[in-house]
Formats: sequence, structure tokens, C-alpha cells
Amino acid sequence: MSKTKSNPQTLSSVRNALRILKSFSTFEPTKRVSELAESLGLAKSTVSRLLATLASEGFVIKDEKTKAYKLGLSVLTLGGIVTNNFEIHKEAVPVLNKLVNDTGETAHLAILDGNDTIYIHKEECNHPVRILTHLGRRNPAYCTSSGKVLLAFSDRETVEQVIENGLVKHMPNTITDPDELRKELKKIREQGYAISTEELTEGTRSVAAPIRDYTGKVVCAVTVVGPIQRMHDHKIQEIAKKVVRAAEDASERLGYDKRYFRQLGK
Amino acid sequence: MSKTKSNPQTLSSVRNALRILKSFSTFEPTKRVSELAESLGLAKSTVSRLLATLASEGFVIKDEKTKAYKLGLSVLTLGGIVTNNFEIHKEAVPVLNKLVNDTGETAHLAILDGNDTIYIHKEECNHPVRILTHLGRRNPAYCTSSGKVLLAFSDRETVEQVIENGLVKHMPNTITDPDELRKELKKIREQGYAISTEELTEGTRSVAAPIRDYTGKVVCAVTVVGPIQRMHDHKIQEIAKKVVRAAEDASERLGYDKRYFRQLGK
DNA sequence: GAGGAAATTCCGCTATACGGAACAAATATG
DNA sequence: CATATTTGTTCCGTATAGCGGAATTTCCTC
Repeated sequence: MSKTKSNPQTLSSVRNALRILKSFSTFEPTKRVSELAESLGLAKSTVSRLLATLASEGFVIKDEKTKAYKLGLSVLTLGGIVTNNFEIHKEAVPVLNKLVNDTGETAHLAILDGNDTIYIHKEECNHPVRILTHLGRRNPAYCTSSGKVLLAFSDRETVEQVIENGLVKHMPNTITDPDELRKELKKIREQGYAISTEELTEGTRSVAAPIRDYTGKVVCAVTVVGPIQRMHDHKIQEIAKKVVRAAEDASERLGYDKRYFRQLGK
Repeated sequence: MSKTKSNPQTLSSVRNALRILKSFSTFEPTKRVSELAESLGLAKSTVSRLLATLASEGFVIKDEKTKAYKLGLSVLTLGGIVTNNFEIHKEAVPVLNKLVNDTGETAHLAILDGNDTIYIHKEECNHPVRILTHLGRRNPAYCTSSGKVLLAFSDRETVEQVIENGLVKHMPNTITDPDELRKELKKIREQGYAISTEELTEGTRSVAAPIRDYTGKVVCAVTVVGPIQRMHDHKIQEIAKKVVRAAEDASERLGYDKRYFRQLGK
């Protein structure tokens, strides 16, 4: 029964239920019994029962007509609680709002989790043409602007871990050479922001800058994402400035004292 | 083992795991083993194992120092997927943005789930004094403006179901008399919006209006919430107008043709 | 450094969750 | 329109996984 690495003290039925939940995505928002049975290597009867249990607690919803399942509202409620737990949130949201108004593009807050960045907040712009992202969205760190910023300001091991994990070429622009990535991170540290142009997703460009807490530690990144047409080379510097400014504002609100740390020569 | 009503074909271990997840709230964002064992009526060892399993899949995070558990990032990711699934979302978010700018207060989208309203979107205002709500927040329908709007435009059975479920007095202003509630809903149908003043939470007032889809069905409510000091009697009519307008805008974007339905005499 | 509380691990027993088969329902096919 | 096929659910016997309680470890507290 050990598919990935079944820790000794974990319950397989529960793990299977959680795997079912995790198998949903923006691109496959509905799932059916046999599909899941296939992909998880379980009997149809087992999946059917697991789904019934998940449904009874509101974690999935069954469309009685098509017999397809989608994620339920319990999941939404829990997500909201998580969001509320991040203190960064309270301080950074107003700043993010302003940034969206100033740039006209969608902005996010992102943190690092393992080898990925995760959007912990999203502030949508009004443009009819929008990039498809969502709260909680998980992207590989090495090929997104927010991820690169967070990596640039994290310890060596984290970076090496990401490299060891493999730099997959998603797009022509994806950085796949370890040394090139290290150089890129150095550059980001120096200039104070990161840009990513079609490194993960076609047609999109993003800019990110680090938010620091009162200890000077980078805890989060602000990032603005948009279609490359609207993120022209001649506009990108302007946007970058605004992103950096927003990040500095948010940092200040978290008690970060720029001058103090400059004095320290950091 | 039948605590609430254990459907024959549901798995108790999975159900217990889900119950653990659901026991987290904004007010109790962390939980400990013995606490959960007590409240769920399970052995500490059982809870410990369930939590270990939940942690291994990122649904909870254990603070190794304090041994306290909080909800994990997997939950956030799933919540984002749910959000993205609501089509109303795409259409209503720009409208909501505008509403927040116009009123200066936090706005939500809400839907009805059983006897509760659930916020499926939240657009925060910039005021330093803010109402504590969150995405996925579940509130009783009969004592919130969004809930009352949604009830006002749903079928008789739903309303009677809510009444049967009990009208608990949360505040002096809470409507607890069934007939009074029915009268209130009638009034809401006539005027096209609902107001709730300290019916559930002290110091808050909210206004809500219905969003309709192309079939004319009320699918969702827009609501603006704020502290009563900022929602003065002499300002409330103005705010209500804006909320109704926003709801109409959103309805139009969903293909609802006001004139067509007026012709029908609806 | 001892005492106590809390979490985890161990262990034996039973209940339970599993897979397979049978059944039911819905969809596709001719 | 009947038949074939796919898909989901229920039933059932068995093996085992998950349960509670005790033992052990860890972590505070005094």
C-alpha cells in the first residue's frame, strides 16, 4: 500500500480521501468515480465510499444528474480561515489594492512552500483580459517572479533543494541551467525585484518584490501579473518601481525599518 | 458510533478526519490533540494519528515547538479552486470592486447553503476600522442582510425550513418571530433590498441586494457591511441604491434582461 | 532535578474498510 | 427501439487497518 512513502502512523483511508480532494484542480474541477479509481489505483467501490463520506461533510458536492463530483463549500470555509491567519494579510491588503489601481494589473501576495510559491492573496484588476490564477495557486518557484524573489532572499539550502528537484523547461524562456539560476538570483538580490517573462506560462509577464518583517526577514512577495502586451519593455521599469514601492510600504507596516538595516550594511 | 447520523456507507476514520478540519475556526485557529480528543469523543491516540495523516498531506501544519496544529496550505489551494468554479465570480468581481470604491465599505458575494449564507467572495475596503469577516464565512440566513435577501427570493419551503430550524436571538434586534420574519421577507421582495442592523453582530450594519441570472432566478446576493457609525440612517438609503445598482449590473452581465422580465409582470 | 501534563508509540483485539462480484442505472450503439 | 456497454452503487466475506488503553517519551513547570 506504500505508493509514495506511507509514514508508519498514517491512516490509508484518510490519506486516500485527502488524495481525492487534492486531485481536483482549476483545469479539472469535476471528477468521476472510475476516473479517480483509475488514477489513484483503488477499487471503484472504495472511491465511491470515500466520496460519499466527503460529500456527507460538505467537502465535495455530487451532481446527482451527471454523478460528477466537485469540491464543496466546506473547503471554501476552511480556505478563508487559513487566509485570515496570515498576519501579513491585514497589513498588505490595502497596499495591494493601491498597487492594482496604480498598475491596472492583478496583484498577488505569495509565500514559499517547499519548492513552490503559493498565492496567499489575490487582488484582481478590471481589465477584461485577465490571467487565470487563483488563491492558493501553486507554481514552481524557479520560473515565476515571486518564486525567484523569495528564493533570492532565502538560504542557500533552499535554492539548492529547488535545483536538485529539477529545473523543468516549461517554456523557451525557462531557466534550466543551475548556474544561470544562481546568477539570476544574485541579480535579483542586487536590483531588489524580479521579472519573469514567459518562463512558465505563455503570454504572461510578472514582476515581484520582497516584503520584510520587523526582523528584516523576507516573509512574502508582492507580484503583479499581466499579459506581455500590457507589460511592455518600456513600461516594465515603471511597473517594477511601483511593485518595489508597494513591497516597501507593506514592509514598513510590518515594522521593518529600512534605515536601520541600511545602517547595518545589509 | 453514530453521533449525528452515520450514513451506512461512510467511513468513520475519514469522517473523523474531516470533523477535525471543520473544528478549526477564525476564533480558534489552532487546536491540540487532547482538546480535539475531548470535543470529538475520541481517544488521544486516534486523534494524534488522524492529525499526522492530515499533516502528511498538508491539510494541517504542526508547530513542532508548541505541538499545536493549524490549517495547512492544501486547504487554501482547494478553496481557491472552489472560488474559481463559480461563474458568477468572473462577472461580479469588477462590479464589486466598483461598489467598494463607491461606498468605501467592504463588499461580499453570498450564496445560500442550507440555512446559512456563505460568502463566496470578499472585496475589502481601505478603512482602518474593519469588520472581521472572511471568505467562506458561514452565517445564519435569517439575521444577515444577504441571507434575508436570498430567503426573500427563494421558495416557501426553504424559508419554512429555516424557521423550523429555530430563530435564535443573537442580539436584541434579531428577528425571532416567524411571522415577523415572513413580513420582513415580503418587504424585502417589494423594495428590492435588505438591511440588517445589529441582528447578528454588535456594531455592524449591512445592506444586500439580489443578483439574477439569465433565467431571472436569484443566484447570489451582493452585500456591503460596515460599522453602524459609518452606515448612518441618513446615508443608508444612498448606500442601498448603490448596492441595488451593483446587483443589477452584475445581473445584466449574467444575461438577465430586466425589461423582459418586467414585461412578464414578475 | 523532580513532578506532572501532554503527545506519541506500542500492542492486541475487533470492527472496519477493502476488493471483487453482483446489481442497477444510465448512456451509447446498431 | 432493443441491445450492448459503460459507470456507479450495494452486498459480502475476509484480512487488516484502525481503534482504545497502557506504556513511553517529551516537554513544561515549579
